[in-house]
Amino acid sequence: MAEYSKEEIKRIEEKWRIEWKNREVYKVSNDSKKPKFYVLDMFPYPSGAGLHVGHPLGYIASDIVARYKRLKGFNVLHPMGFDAFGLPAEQYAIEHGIHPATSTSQNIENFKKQLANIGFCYDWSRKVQTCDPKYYKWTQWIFLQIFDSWYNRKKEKAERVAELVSIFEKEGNANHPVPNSKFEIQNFKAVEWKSFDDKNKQEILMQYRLAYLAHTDVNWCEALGTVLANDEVINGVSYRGGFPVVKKQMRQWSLRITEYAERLLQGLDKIDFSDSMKEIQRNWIGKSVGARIDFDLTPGPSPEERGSASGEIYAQDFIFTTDERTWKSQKENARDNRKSPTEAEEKFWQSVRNSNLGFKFRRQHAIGRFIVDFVCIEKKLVVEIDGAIHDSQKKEDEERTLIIQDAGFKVIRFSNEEVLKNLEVVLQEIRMELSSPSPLERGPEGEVLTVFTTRPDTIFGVDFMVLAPEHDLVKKITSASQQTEIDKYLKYVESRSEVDRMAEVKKITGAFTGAFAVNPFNGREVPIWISEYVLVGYGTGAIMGVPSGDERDHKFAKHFKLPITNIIGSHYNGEEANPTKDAILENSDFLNGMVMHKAIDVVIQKLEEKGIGKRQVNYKMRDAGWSRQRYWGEPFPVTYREDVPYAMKDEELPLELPPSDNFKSAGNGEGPLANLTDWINFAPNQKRDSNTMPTHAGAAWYFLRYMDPHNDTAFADKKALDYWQQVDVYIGGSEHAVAHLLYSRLWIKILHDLGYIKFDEPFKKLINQGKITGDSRFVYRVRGTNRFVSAGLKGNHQTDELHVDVNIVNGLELDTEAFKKWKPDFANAEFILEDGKYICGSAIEKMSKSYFNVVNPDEIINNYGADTLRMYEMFLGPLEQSKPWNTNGIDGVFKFLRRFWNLFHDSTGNFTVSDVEPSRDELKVFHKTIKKIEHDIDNYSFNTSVSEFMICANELSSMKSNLPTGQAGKRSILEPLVIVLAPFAPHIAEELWEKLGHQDTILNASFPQYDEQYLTESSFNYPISINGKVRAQMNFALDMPKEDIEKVVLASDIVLKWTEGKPPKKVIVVQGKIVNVVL
RNA sequence: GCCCGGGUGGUGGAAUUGGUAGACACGCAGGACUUAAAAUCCUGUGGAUAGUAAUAUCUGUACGGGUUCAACUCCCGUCCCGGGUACCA
Repeated sequence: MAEYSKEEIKRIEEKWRIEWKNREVYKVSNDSKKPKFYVLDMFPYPSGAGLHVGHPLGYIASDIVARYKRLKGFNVLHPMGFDAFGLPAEQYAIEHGIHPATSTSQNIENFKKQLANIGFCYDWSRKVQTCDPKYYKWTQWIFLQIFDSWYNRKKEKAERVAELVSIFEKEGNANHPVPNSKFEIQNFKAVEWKSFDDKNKQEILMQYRLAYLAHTDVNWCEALGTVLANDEVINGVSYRGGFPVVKKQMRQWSLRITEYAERLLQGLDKIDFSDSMKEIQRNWIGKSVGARIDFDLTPGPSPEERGSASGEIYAQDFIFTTDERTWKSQKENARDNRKSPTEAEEKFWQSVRNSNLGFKFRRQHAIGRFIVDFVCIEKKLVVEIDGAIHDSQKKEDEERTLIIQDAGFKVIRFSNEEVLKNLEVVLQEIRMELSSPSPLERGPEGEVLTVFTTRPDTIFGVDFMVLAPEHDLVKKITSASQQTEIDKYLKYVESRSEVDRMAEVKKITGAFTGAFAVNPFNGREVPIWISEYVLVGYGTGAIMGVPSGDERDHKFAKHFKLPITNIIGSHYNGEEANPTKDAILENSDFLNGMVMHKAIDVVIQKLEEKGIGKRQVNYKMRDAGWSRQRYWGEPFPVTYREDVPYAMKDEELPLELPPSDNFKSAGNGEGPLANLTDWINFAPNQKRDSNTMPTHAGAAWYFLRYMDPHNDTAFADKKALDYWQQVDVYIGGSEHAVAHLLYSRLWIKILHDLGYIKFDEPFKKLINQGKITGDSRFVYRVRGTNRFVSAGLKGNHQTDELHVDVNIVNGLELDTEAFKKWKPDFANAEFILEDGKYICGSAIEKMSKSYFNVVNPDEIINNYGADTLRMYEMFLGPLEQSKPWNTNGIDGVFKFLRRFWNLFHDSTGNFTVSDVEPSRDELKVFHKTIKKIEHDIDNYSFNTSVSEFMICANELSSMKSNLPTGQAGKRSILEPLVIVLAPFAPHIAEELWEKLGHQDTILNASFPQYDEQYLTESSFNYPISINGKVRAQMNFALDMPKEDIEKVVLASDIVLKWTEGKPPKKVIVVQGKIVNVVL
């Protein structure tokens, strides 16, 4: 007797779990003629708490997709594994003395058991586990490939370091500048490269490597004893534990993800992620387009102190004039001179024109009030070729040279003779000069202050400059009289922790350096300040202050009573900055009358012409810190000799994590591995790294390993990689938006560039399942007593709110007896009831042990079975939406499954189906259901497919009950319907499938095809609306012409009633949709 | 503050993207079966007004406007909730 009862469900589900395992039905082959489909879940961190009902939500969805695709004829890869390295296991080890390896494998076993209960179709033979040496051998190996790569900006892809070395040997680094502008050796030639010793070479190469070791500002968390990545720090405290985090300089590994910023950004257009997910990544990458602008500095005292006269002269002599007339006349002079070059000048010009030396030269070009013979603006190099030299001329030239040099140019002179006789020597000298760093590349040092701005159009609204307090220039430019002021401020800044800063973000502080910068367009001198609100790490660490257009600049100007230049007329009200780009510019010299957003390009062009600035793209994203001072992670596969890290050989991998039971950090910023001195100093003059990689490392590529998990000669076989390719659907939480998803995209791009894989995005489509939140319950204890007052009456007492276990509350009503037994403290609790009941308070919170609102899926399975759990979780609402867990509707889903079951059984519970042909109505329900389910799965709308199943079962069972007693459901529709249901409720489907007489598992069946002919109707029940309001229904043939419908409708009683005999204004007939009569 | 989502009965949520708002389910109410309860089945169920009733009319998708024959859906403004981000120049 097979009723769909609790006992029967248990029997069925257990039976099939065993059968499926024994028959290895989930085993996936890499060798198949079928098209592939890869469905992936974000693999879990196996925590000690086990699964709660929130975890399986995404797994159920992906399981449905996987089973559906398999029935649709795909070879489906649907694996599961564990992100098993990481902090919690290590913290647990410190607190409880249990080795992370032990607790991790216990937790994994527990997870596997819980997952098996839900009936997922994972191929467990492909399980990966990031802490397994056989796995992390390849994590280390990939890390070494990254270490052995650099980013060729010209080709926009990663290449091998060996290639870089051969480039250096041929041409130095002129075409491939050092990514880090702070590094002491910026430019070198081939000969110089060859002359460097190995240590020196390694140091230079380190500046290029995509995985590199450097002293960087890191987020140091003392309480956790480790460095954290930017995304692990929230509001100045650690993501885990909420401990304070400070900036600290440490030598650690980083990944040069910034080189990939643009590709990571562009790649988002090729992949199907949700808008919000793409937005989060875009914000994180933080691209902004603008310009770098160089400002000259006045060296000494302020213009007032120098006297106005000298100030004017200064401006006239040293800076580029923007006076239109001067420019014009200068340019005309220059043009004339170009027409009549000397022989030497012409010969020289032929050698340098068209960027023959790698840089663009101009001839007879105006600089300030002088015209120079030749200039390379990019490199700020002036070349003068002199004729016969008279003494008077010589003196004049010297003066002229001085002035041009002060404008930031280097001047070299050659005689006519030198050019004519020894051109090669001359060119060689110029090549030397060109290869030395230009002022722009050198950064804000010496006489130039470089800022980054997205709004170069506001250049005439600049009223001051602000440097980050840590900016290199601060030391150099602070005037004697302002020194104490600046020192005081620097001290204040240093005293502020990250948390302080975060807490008072909008506080205005700052100090004046005593120095002034010169606006290159109008010669105006503006004071240079330092302030916390300018960050040293972004842009150039310096900004131009435009108070009329920028809120922070405005507050700063108001606070320090600096003048405010209005360049946007009535758009600025004197009280608040207006960041508009649509205003017409005023007080802006040659930009006057121009719309701001158009002026941006005009200014940039001018900046580039004058060689004092250029278009610049900036990214907020920083390189990713990759060292953790932890034990439970992948050791870095390098050995240090004389402090230089060298990659270990492939055959030496994996570098296994040494056994240890000491997980406390060794102090001094060193992780627990530093305690193992024998392991660290494993050979004379050779050392290992005491850090381990972050958990992101193992997670960055795990989906590749599933393709070929037991390979020990490669991270995965090329054939397997080419067959499975990208993940077709990836389902997981949105909390991994920045870290995991960005790092995996990076690793895949690098592996792609190096030729290991054909695709350069890991995940074709990403779905973020919503969080299932907990629905907490509270009791209210009267303060100082053991009496508990019901929620409605708590206003009468002083109470404390306590979380109570949701499992002893029915709806809102507390089971008071269970409560007394729950904790010894409450054994003799008394209750103040309302209407004889104790009503609890409630709140939606995250599901957490400490809130006692955790619902374990095992419990639901125990009561209703896995099929009900699966369908109910889907029925709860749209997959991507967050929702609180409650079991309010679970009976409805359970009833559906029983009704479905009953379609195959008679009233006494005997299995019986009939071979009679189904009726047209039955066929219609059947085909409609297939069509809808297919459509819904394709759109990941599982809640509506559950509804559709319910409708189907309701309709079929009412049709069945209308049959003469004893007649059974029709095999020809019920059998394929079982297949349609199988992805959602695999256990019941498999059982019915077997009862229908099949030997093979339903997994190998094929999904039925719906037939449109059973769905097309010959007629349609038209809603007849009058003035847009539906008043009646009328049935017409679908092919009935509009005119005929209109006639019948207008003649109908209902319409006549409303029209009162008057002719309607308009009649709209939409075939197959609606009729609307307008009066 | 800025940038994304979202706001539909007592509840979870449907609505083929401009064409009958509230599918499906929970809950609730009434009924059948039962000594009784549970379970099961049937009926009703957005709100208001009128009617014994079938029914009719009005109203209704956060709020205020607009476009349209027709708006939950499109446009403008306001309020609220959720997520991301925060001196990023």
